[in-house]
Order: sequence, then structure tokens, then C-alpha cells
Amino acid sequence: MQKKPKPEKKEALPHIPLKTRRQLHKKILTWYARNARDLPWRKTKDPYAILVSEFMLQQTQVERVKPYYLAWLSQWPTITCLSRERPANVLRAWSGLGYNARALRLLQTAKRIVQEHNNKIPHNKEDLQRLPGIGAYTASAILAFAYNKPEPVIDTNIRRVLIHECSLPHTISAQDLATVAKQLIPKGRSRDWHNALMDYGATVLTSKTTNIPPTTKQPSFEGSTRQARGAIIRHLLSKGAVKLSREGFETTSKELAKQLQIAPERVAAALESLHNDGIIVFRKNQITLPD
DNA sequence: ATCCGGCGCT
DNA sequence: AGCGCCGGAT
Repeated sequence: MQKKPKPEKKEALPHIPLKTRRQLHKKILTWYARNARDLPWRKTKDPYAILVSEFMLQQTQVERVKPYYLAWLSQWPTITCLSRERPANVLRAWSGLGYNARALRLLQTAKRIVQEHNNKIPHNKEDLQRLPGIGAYTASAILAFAYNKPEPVIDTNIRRVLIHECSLPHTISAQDLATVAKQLIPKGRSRDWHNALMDYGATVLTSKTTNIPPTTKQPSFEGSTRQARGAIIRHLLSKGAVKLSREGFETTSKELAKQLQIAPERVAAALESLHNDGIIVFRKNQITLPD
């Protein structure tokens, strides 16, 4: 009948013994020493370069990001340089990566860092998460990969590896998993550790080799708004602008639809959503990419 | 035809 | 809490 100093209601949090942690470190880091992928953003510790890579990697496979990442850094080697660029050119460099709104968020974040943080990418999660396009995941990734901070980075690959290797319940909450993940980071090796976990998850413990919960289904691309959005952006990148008909928005949609070979109502919907995302602007006489 | 995934908005 | 956003691989 000892009285506990702290009555913990839910102490189901798995604690990983030191020995188990060390075994896992050895297993993963030894594997990584022989099998690490050679990725361009791993050759640098420049926080800006890491920031760029993280924005791109949010949504795209590693192999497709590689050439975009290299071209981007060669076009805008510093955050100051990027911060002065026009949105249309940023969208052009992004074109083909997908999720165009994020190219603009990256530009906005660059401007904010130059204006408010003296050109320095923040070192703490709170400041990072206040920047557009940076959520919990990307903030953690920047802290770990740019600054080697002991901040748990948990994408779906790493989540799968941790659940598998530590025999955690598939239903574990994000918060509990983060608590476990933090204990597991080897001292002073956050960067290597997370790179290793990602590679291990991407090449060994793939979703196929493990039994992981069902995935959500993607609506078909054919006939979707995003298909129309993509066509409109490419059109604007090549033509510069679309003339706004005096007869109104509907007529404009119709004319554009004819050129793009897409149903007018879908073009109209796409224009509205692009406008909503700030990717296009309506001027007096024309539709253009933003300044 | 289906899969991949972090962020922001509602 | 759930949805929409991207384009290329398979």
C-alpha cells in the first residue's frame, strides 16, 4: 500500500529498456553503414538546403525529387536569393513535382525567414511551425536533419519500422509513438538515426513486407479537379496569362476549356480552387500567376 | 486502375 | 476529424 507520488492513470506507455535500445541502434546503424542511400540533401548541413528538400519530399518520391532539388539550389543557392524571386518563376521550377501551393508556401517561408529571423532557419519547433507549409513533421525533420537535434521524426516509413521492431500496437497514437521514438534516438546521432530508419523502412521493412493497416483510396485522376488544375498551371506557365472575357467568368471558363479540351464546369471549378489557393490571381483583364 | 503522403482548411 | 491537393510508378 505505497502511496504513489504521482497517480498515473494511463501508464500503458511502452518503456524500452536500455539493452533493447542498444540492440536496435546496433542493428539499424550497422545496416545503414553498409546500405545508406546516396541522396544529395545528405551531403549538406545547410539548413536552407534541408528546408528545400523537406518541402519537396513532403509529397514526392525520392527519385523524382533529386533533379528538382539540385536545379533549385543551383537557381537559388541561398534563402535570400529565393526570397526575392517572383512566384511565377518559383512555380515554374516546381512544375512537375505536384502540390503547387507548396512552392508558394516555400517562397513565403523564405520571405518570412529573411524578414523575421535574420535569414536563419529557426532552431525550435514552435517558430518553425508558425511558417507556412511547415507542420509538425517538417519542423521535426528540419531540427533533426539540419541541426541534429534529438527530435523524433515520424513519417509513415519510420512509423512502420518502430512498430515492427518494438512490437508496438498498430493502433498506437501519434503522441505515444513520439514518446517512444524520442527515447530511441541515440545520443548525438539524431541525423544518422533518422536517415537510417527511413532507409530501412523504404528498402527493407516496406509496407509489403509488414502487415500494416489499410490505406485510404485516392479518387480517380481522370476527370478530377486536380487534373484540370495541372492543365491550367501548365497553360499559364507557357502563355503567361489568360484573357478574361468581358462577358464574364463563365465565358472565360468556356474559352479556356475549349483550348484545354476539358469540360467548362471543371475548368471553372479548377479556376476557383486555384484562386482560393492563391496560385492564380484575377486582374482587370486577365488571369495570371501571382506576383 | 491504384498507390504514395504532410499540410491547411473547414 | 476529414477532406483536397499532385504526377509519376506500378
